[in-house]
This record gives sequence, structure tokens and C-alpha cells, in this order.
Amino acid sequence: MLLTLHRTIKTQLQAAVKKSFEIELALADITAEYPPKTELGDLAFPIAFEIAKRLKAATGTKQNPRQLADKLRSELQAIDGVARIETAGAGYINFFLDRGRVFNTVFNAEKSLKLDEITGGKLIVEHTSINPNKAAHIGHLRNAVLGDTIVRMLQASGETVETHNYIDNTGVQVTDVVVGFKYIENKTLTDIEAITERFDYYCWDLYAQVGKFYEENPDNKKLRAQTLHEIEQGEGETALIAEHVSNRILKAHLDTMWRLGIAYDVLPRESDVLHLNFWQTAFEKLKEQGGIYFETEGKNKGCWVMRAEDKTETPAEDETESQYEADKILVRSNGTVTYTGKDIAYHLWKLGQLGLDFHYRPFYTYSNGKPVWITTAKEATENGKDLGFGNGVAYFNVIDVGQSYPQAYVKLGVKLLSTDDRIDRSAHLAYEKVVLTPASAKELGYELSEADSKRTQVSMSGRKGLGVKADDLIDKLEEKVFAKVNSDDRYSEVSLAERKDISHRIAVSALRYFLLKYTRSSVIAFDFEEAQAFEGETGAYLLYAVVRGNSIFRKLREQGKSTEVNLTSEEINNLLSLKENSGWDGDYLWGLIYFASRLPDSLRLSISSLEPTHLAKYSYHLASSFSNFYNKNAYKLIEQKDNTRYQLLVALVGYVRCQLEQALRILTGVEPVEKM
RNA sequence: GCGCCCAUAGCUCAGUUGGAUAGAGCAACGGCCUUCUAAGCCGUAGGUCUGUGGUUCGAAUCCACAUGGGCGUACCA
Repeated sequence: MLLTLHRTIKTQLQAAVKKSFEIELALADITAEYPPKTELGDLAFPIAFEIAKRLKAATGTKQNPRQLADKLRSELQAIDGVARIETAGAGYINFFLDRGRVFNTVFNAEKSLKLDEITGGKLIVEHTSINPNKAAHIGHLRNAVLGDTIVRMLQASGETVETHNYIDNTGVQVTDVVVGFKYIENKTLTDIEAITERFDYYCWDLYAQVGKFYEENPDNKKLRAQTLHEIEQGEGETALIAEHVSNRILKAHLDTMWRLGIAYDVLPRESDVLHLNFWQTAFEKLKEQGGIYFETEGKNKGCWVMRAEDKTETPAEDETESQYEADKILVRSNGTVTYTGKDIAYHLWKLGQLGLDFHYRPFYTYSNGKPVWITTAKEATENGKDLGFGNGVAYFNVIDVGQSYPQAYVKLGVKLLSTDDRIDRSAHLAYEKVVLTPASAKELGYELSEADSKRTQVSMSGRKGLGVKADDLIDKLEEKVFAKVNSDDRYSEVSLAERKDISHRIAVSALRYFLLKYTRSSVIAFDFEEAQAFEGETGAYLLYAVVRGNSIFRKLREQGKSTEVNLTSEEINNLLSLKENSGWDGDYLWGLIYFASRLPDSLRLSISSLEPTHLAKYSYHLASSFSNFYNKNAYKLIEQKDNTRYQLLVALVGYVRCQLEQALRILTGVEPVEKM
């Protein structure tokens, strides 16, 4: 309804502009804003400034925007749903909405966040994609939480989403751990299978040892090359060890992420991209298309390369060596394909432009019964092919900013072979790293080099075993919350299992919100205190606001009071413009309702910018407004004797609570707890 | 060299794509438990938006240059 109203107002303004100034404005050129204060109205249009600019360009004389605004104002007809129109400031035209009408509409409307500008086709979101060779750390959590929140945002808006977690099971990282098992620990597959301690933690330590192993003796690096080759061949004990390690670590990762409510639909594996000849197919297509080149001279002699976007022509002879640097090698001179090459093939498959498919088998089942499928190179008895994975109308890759360069070439490569615009809708969602402060690194017990101690931040490094393990952090947070829950009288009647569950949900909302409150481009300098906070701007606060809203309704039910609402627009209008010494302030209440109604706007903004922070900040702001309302005596429902006021407050609390709960689900994946 | 990102309150960060008086949290100080749950609320204090120019009705936001940080630019992934 609000959307329709916006459109009606813009159309009116458009007509007024044409009539008064003979200027044709597109609806898209008319921007609406929310005024900074309720007294200034509900919608503001800085359109007079735009007109002044255009008039000056056309006639050369300056115009006073305020006078132009007054002129436009006088041309506007009465609009259904608009109470009054004013000009203000240097030239704003401000609209005051019919509060009763708006409130009745949003209160009675379906409480879904479906947006009308969705793509409609299947969107593929790839996130997490951790090398399956060691435990997940806090940086991986940032990736997964960002990705999962984007999945939830898109789903809430009405999109169909498929979630991928790409498994690089044949890369150097898995290889290194295999080297560790075979050549440092001299273990066989049977020995490794018999390891009973936490496997992802075991490999975390082993991986750090392998780094030292290579440093001690450069010859040891030859073992890596040899092992990598054996793994790529896919035969023999070495390949079986790699398979065991990557599968077992992968399961550990799925467990870790599931603790935060993060799940995947399908796990495409690099080994299957290789064995099913995805690359060969893509390679033939690329050669046929002519977008890649075989270098016969220069430093890339013998390689197949792709040119940078702005120079697809063969460079002239006088161009310097440095300009060649931008070319990306897809096939090495020894004939093997690079990661970028493989990724182009994989992304062609994602967008249904390769003409090949994986085989699939079930790999894992979440505690709620939802299965996760994994790709295989062989026909499986329980094949998931009919599930129709891949073939999306766009992909979104949540990958750290460090990989922007190869990601740009993946997009370029796919675009060469694209038959439609789905690649243009696709995007690499780059995000910055989570780093440690020297202080937090020391707190973890790491000895820093002199150079590192002087830095403001220290990168986490699996190779050095330096980092905060995801499960350790979640454990710590849960313990911290549990300690508080246990010492609080409010939970005295609550069972132990329930207290654990409540602690878990609070911890998850706190941790996820912590990772979402930064913009993607902001480096997070990890701080134990901040990451484990549950006061102030945190996920726990958001959850608390929802719980308070729920408890109002629980109290009303316990007291046998009705929660039926049946008010006319006139009654609502009266209450929302009333101001009394008792503390009742209609403007204030209207401000809260109107702000709560903007959740879809916030979601739209977060989706269009692929930036969950906007939704997180909005949600916190709404929770904060609700808490302020909650503390005002004039609005206590329990004590409200006047029936119309009671109904209005019931409707208001119900509406705000519902908006907050939807936001909470998207951001944290958590269902509200009973008590907090 | 080239390219990308960042610089806003003591600290950590937002700032709706150029709009009205630059906002939060933490930390500090003062007040509020006779609770629709104090994991909360209210108040006070805190700013040369890194610097210098430019664009215009208007700039934290756009442009140029400068300074200081981070990252990328592999026949690694």
C-alpha cells in the first residue's frame, strides 16, 4: 500500500513539474526521503532543488528552490492517503500521511517481506568453501554468516535460492595435511581412521607442523608435489587418505556451521570438476569462441591466457612488458589447468551454460532432517540429478576480497561464453578479513615475530596455526551466557536442558550480529571482549526486544485479556494525534509504527547493495525504539483501562514485535526464546 | 610501477548512493528496579568527518592532488 502511495505522489509531482516548468521528469528521477523528524512529515521530496538546477542549466538564471517548492505545492491536488502537504527548509516538499489509513493497512496486510522486484529465477549463493584440511576459524565464520544471511534475505524477499559450498578436496591444502600424516607421523589410512580425538583440531595442529617441515628442509617440498600428483590421479592409498581427510573435515565444518543455523543444499567438489572433464569442455568452447590465446613468446610462452578486459586485441609490439601482467594464465605450459580455469568451468555449470552435470549422492543429514548432497564423478545408486542443481539465473560468490583478481577473470571467462545476461547479474561479494590484534594473538598464546608485534594487526594463518577456532569461540560464548543464565533467578523454574538451549540461542544471535554489524569492506580486528558482548548493540539485544514483545502477549493471555483489534481509521487518527499530560503522545507512537513499516525498505536496500549491515543496523534501531516505548508508563498495556487505547497498543506491539521477529530470523536464524 | 580498499567522538564502527542540526555501541559521569523481564531505560560530556584545493543551492559522501595504513598484481589456491 505504501508503495502504491509513493507512486501516486510521484506521479502527481511529475505532472505538477510539467505544468509549472515544462520539464519532463522520469519517475525514477524523483527521489523520496524520510525527513529527520516526525514534525517535518513522513515523506520528503527535494525535487525543487533538482528543478532549480535544470532551470539554471536551461536559462542561466538562478532560482530560489523554496519558491519553486511553493509553486509546485500549489499545483498539487488532494491525494487519497495524504493528510497534508507542506514546504519546508530550503525547498523541501513534505507529505504528512493519513495515519489511521496507513496503520490499518500495515496492521491488516500479510506480514510477509516479499518484494515485487525479484528476479524470479533460481539464484545460486556460494559461501563458506573452506579448504577441508583443518578446523574452521573466525574468518570462515564471517564468510558463512554473510553468505547465510544473504541467502535468508533473498528468500525472505521471495527469491528461490540454492546454497553451494565448494569443496577444494584436491588442492595443496589437503595435500599438506596428507603429507603430514604420511611423512611426519608415518601413518597409514587405518591409523588415521583410528584417530579418536577431534579430527579437525588434530589436523589444525598437524597442518602447522607441515609448514615447519617444509621450512626445515626444502627437499620436503618435493613430497608435496608428488603427493598432489597422486591425489589428482585419484588412485592408491594417498588418494584414499586425502578422501578420508577431506570428507571427515568437511563433516566437522558442516557440524560447526549448523551450530549457527547455517546449512547448504549441495557440495560441489573440485575432484569431480576435474574427473568429469568440465574444464576440457569449457576449454574447447573458449578456443572456439576465440577469447583465449596461446602465447608463442614472452614470459607466458607456451600457456593459454585470457586478456584483461580492456585489451582483448593482441597488444601492439611497442607495448611494454608491464602491460602483459594483466593477462591471466588458464593453462600452464606443462598442460595443467590453473584454479581460474577450473573455476570458469564450474561457473559455466552454475549458470547452466556448460552442457554437463555432476552426479550426486546424499552426504549428510541435518538434525532437522534436511539432507545435503555432494557431487560425485560416478553414477550413484541414489542419484540427485533430478533435483536439478545448478542452472541458476545468477550467482553470488561470498569470497574474501583477496580473491578479487581471479574472480574478475572467472566472470570475464564466463561472459565470453554467455548467451544471455545472467552473468551480468552475478557478482563476487568481496569482504575483508578478520584479523587479530597483537594483543589478542598473545592472549591465544602465540609468540609473535618482532615485525608482527609492531603491526596494528596480524593476519590469521592456518599455516602457522594462528587463529581463533570457530567452535572454541562458540563454546566460550555459550559458557559465558550460560553462567549468566544460571546465576539469574528468572531461570530458577527452567530445566537444565532448556537453560542450555536458551544460552545457545543467545550466543548464536550475539555472534552472528557481531559479524554482521561491520560493512563488508571493513577489516574486523578481532577482540574477544567485543565478540562476546551481549549488551548494547548486539544480537542478544535484538533477541531481548522480541522476547519482551512476546512476554507482553503472554501476560495478556495469562490475565485472560482479549488481543482482538477492531478500530476505525478515525479512532486511530485521533489517538495518533493526541498529546496529553499523562504521557500519551500520538506523534511518538506514529513515529514508531511508521519506522517499523520500513523493514521492507531496509531489506530492499540490503539486497540491492548485497550488504546485510543495513538490515542489521535498522533492526537494532527498531529494537532500540521499541525498548524506549516499552519503558514508558503511559503505554503499559496491562494498566490500560481505555478500550480504544488498549486496542491500539495491542496492534502496535503486535506489529513491531512481528517486524522484529522477521528481522531476527533473517539476521541470526534464531527463533525467539521464551525467557531471557 | 599499476590496481583495489580504508581514514568519521578516547576505543570499535554506521552514515539509505549529494540533502534539513553528522549518529550508534563501548568506555566515563549522573539518575531509574514497587519491572507488561534492569541482557533494559533516561540524561551529561565527547567532532577541524586525515590535509589542501575543486564541482554547486547544498559535500563526510563526487573530482584532483597529498599524507598515513591494509591488500592484490604467481605457470599458488
